[in-house]
Amino acid sequence: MLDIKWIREKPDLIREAAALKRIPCDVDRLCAVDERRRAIQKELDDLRAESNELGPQMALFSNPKSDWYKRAVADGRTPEDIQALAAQTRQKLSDIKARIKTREEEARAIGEEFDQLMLTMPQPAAPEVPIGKDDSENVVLRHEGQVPSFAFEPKDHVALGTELGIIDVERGVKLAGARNYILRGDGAMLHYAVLRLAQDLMISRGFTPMVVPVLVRESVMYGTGYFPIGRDQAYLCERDEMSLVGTAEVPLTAYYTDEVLEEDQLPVKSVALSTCFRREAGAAGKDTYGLYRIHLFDKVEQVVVCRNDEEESIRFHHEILANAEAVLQALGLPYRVVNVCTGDLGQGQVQKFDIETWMPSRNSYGETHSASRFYEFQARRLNLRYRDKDRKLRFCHTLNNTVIASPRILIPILELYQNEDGSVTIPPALRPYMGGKERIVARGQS
RNA sequence: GGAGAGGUGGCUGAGUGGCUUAAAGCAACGGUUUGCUAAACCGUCGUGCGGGAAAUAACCUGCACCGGGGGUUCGAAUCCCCCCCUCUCCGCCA
Repeated sequence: MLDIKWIREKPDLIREAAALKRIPCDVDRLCAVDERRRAIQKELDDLRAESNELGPQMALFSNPKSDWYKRAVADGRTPEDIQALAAQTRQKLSDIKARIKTREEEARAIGEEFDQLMLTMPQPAAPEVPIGKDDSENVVLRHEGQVPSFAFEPKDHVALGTELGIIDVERGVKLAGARNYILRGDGAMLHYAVLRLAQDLMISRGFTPMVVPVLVRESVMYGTGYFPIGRDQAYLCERDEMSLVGTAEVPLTAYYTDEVLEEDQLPVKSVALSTCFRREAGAAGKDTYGLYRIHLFDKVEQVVVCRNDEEESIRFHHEILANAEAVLQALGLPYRVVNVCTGDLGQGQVQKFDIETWMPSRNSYGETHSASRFYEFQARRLNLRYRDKDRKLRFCHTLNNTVIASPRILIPILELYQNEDGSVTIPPALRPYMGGKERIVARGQS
């Protein structure tokens, strides 16, 4: 959500942002509606002011003990006079009431349209974001790690996992349809291992571990900016008017909704492991093979809520990016960091760095992490504020990044650590989480 | 799921139709006094949206807000209806 006052002053900025982000929104309509809304509000306020002035007089007219009544009688008015005056005022108030009623109906209609329009306004991207139409125009900032070459013909993760008996796509689909899977034995263990490694690293870096709801009210989805644009990506539990989250970012960021924090409580750094549910609507036919694009996965997510200060936000943005990189470095995976272009940014994102990890079966880098900063965008929607040093209320800034998402991260792990005999070497950093095991071999072998 | 109790400012807590512009206390902030701390005293003390004052801070002013939404009334924190949430007990249950 943006500040309407700001939009009013600089509608061109929003128009430009919408064009660059390729997000449809009608700034002109919003401005027109805003003007009308304020005019109606002014009329309503004036009518109510009049009503508030006349109303209390009624109490005096009907109370012979009031000072006003006594004075009126002393001035020679009869009770009949006063009664007539009361009737006249009552009539006047009734008229005002009727006018208020029609104005209120207008105000409600225009207010709803205003709210809907406001929810679609995009946050302008930072100047350092490259301009581009889609992910093909993202800019690679740097490469880390060495992309290996194999002395043998490498297998993809599905072939490897199936032969090792640790990935079972077929039965996953049998139970739950396309884009589902089952991890088994060391596959499940590997999945848990990466999640635990990620959590431990974040906790050691001062993030508070949280266990949070993954089924939330729709207002929370609106507040974090996933609704209304993107609502078709969510699984809804309509009977209960709840939505399954696609990331723990949602409950972590919304944690302090409608609250006022003290400045010295900031920054709030939290981390949560959660299951993530995504419908992948509109992705039909895309990445249909393997564990890359699936309906359900587990993810460790980091969230920072900080002061309303762009420099501070940028500093934390780099910090959460570095946290994710530390995990990939611990796992020994080659990756690159990408500056996501305007056309690939979400509605509320100011800037986004994706980390793409090398995946041999794709013969390219595939997105495994996504670090975003929002400035006030989410905090405004969530009404998440703090009191600054001058005792003034300000909206917080929010940021988030993946720490690790599995099983997608198992793709590079399995494929990069595979051996010629079809076994997979377990990255040293994960061995403590797998009972010290060093290799995954097919069942039946030792 | 059943029964009951309750939701008032940062907190505690009065207030059952019109001198309530929501009392009072605590906390907080500013000040005075004081070897220091504490205490005492004085003052300030909500949020949002408008309007005005040279200004989109802290001055003036209008409106709204007593869990949310409707309704009755000239007038609702107060009366009626629906919903949400919290607590207690019962039932079911990982």
